[in-house]
Amino acid sequence: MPELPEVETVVRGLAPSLVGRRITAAHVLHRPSIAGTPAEPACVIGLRVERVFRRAKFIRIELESGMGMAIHLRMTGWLGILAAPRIRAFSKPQFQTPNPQSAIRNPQSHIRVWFELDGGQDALVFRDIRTFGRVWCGSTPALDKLPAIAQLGAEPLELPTVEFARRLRSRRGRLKALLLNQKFLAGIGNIYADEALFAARLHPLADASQVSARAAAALHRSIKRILIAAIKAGGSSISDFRHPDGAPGWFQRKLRVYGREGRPCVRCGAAIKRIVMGQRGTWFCPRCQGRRWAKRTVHRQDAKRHQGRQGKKKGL
DNA sequence: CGTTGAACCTGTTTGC
DNA sequence: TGCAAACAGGTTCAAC
Repeated sequence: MPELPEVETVVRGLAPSLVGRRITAAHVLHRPSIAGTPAEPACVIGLRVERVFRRAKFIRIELESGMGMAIHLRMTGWLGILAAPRIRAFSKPQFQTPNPQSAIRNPQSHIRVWFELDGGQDALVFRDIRTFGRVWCGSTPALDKLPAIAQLGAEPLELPTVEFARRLRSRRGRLKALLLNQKFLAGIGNIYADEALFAARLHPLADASQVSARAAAALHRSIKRILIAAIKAGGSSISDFRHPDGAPGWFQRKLRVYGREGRPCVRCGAAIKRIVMGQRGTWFCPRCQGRRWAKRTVHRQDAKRHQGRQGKKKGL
């Protein structure tokens, strides 16, 4: 669910009410949600929160004594502060059974991990319907060494445009696949990849090595402009993304291609097309996002099929 | 390196 | 109406 702007929104919403608070207890209601954690969540008990920040799509919480947490929301994760009595009530087994009617409206359901805060009146709560999300606890160096964090690429809002263009053009493969690759660039997901490519008028299947330096620079500027605008709007709430206080984001109203299959392109009026790329829905305008690149892709696929046939013959 | 498909899950929407 | 398939903001792994 959340990409860079949504995670940034969560961090900004959470930081003011979390920094300075002390964690007094840790509760794991669903063990898979802490799979791969360097240390048991109990290791953060008694420690005060010093800093909350974002790295790519990870929420990082730094505590005293060099300890901390990393949280990834994946598709349906939610992180926020809730009143403790309600959490205790809803943490009972009967409330953990998914309830189709209230799953999204009822923020108390699907609680996987939660941390009591000093004063006993409220708690930091990790809720996650699909259970893809994760909470890691441990020392800051141990968290930094988690492969998914250690291997992250540059932050799109910090990387110089010239450097982005250089890196992009040194790669082979489809533009959209590269934008989604967290080792190449960290924080972009399915929505903003499509939106940035649309803004830069580049085809999602275009080969990165074939893009001009000028077009690559334009793509980076589109990425930055869209991410900044989305952060300002509090992220996109397509179905279940919510701020820590429960409020929705508003950027979904500004999306220009994502999810608009069959509807007219806001630039040229052609019908927006949907294809599936790497198991992800991909939307683009077949007219103004480079017909050239579509042709090139067709040629490449033909060549591949041809090679495959030849390979088979050789094999026999 | 790069691509593909399956897997990890629960819930909602779509289509026959 | 009912039920099955498709789809959903993400990542990881194996295989080619």
